[in-house]
Amino acid sequence: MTGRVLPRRFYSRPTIDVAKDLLGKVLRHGDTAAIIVETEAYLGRDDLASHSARGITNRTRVIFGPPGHAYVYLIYGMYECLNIVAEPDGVAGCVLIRAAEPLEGVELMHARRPAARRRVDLASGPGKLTLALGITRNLNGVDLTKGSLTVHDPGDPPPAIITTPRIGITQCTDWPLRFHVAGNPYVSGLRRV
DNA sequence: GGTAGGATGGGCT
DNA sequence: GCCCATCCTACCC
Repeated sequence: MTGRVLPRRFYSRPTIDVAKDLLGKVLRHGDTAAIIVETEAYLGRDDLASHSARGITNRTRVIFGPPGHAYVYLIYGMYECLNIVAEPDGVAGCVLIRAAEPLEGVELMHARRPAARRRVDLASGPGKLTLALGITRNLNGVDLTKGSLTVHDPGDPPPAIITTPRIGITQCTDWPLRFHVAGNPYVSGLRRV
C-alpha cells in the first residue's frame, strides 16, 4: 500500500493544520487511490459557511464526533462531498476534500466518470472526486483509520501550499481556508488549454 | 474561447 | 418553500 495509515492523532488537531497536512496524502477506497491536492477547512461556531455553524443536528452530528471519521453529504440533490472530521471529540471541525490526482484504478475512474475526457478532470472537484473513487453517503460516519476508506502517508516531503478563500460559498467568502498544492494541474477550476 | 441555466433532493425555517 | 461546500451541456462568440 501507499505508506502507513494516518493515525487518529493526526486528525485530533486544529482543522486548519489538518487541512494543510492532508495535501500530498493518499486517499484510498476499494481499488482506487488518489493523491489529495486541494482541501478546504470548515470550522465550528463562527464559521457561518460550515454546516456545523447551527449546532448539532441529525446531519451534522458526525462533525462534532471523534476525529478521523468521514462526513459525506448530498449537495444540489445530485453530488456527494467527502469531508474528514478534525479536532478532538466534541469539537466541530472538518476538511472538505476538493481535488485529487488519480493514482490507482484510473480505468475504473474513467468508467465511473465518462464525462471526464482527460485524466486531470477525473477528480478535479469535490463532486467529481467522490464519483471517481465511488464514495457515497453510505460511508458517512465511517472510521478512516480502518476499513475500506483510508488515508495513507506516502512519506514524501511536504508540498508547497497556496492559500486562497474558499470556493462556492456565500458566507465568510474572504476567509483564507482553501489550500492546494502549488502548481498542481489536478486542482479544481483550472482553465484547460 | 466563454458563460448561463438546468438537473435534482435533502435540510432547515 | 427556499437554499445549497456542484457539474455538465448548449449555445454564443
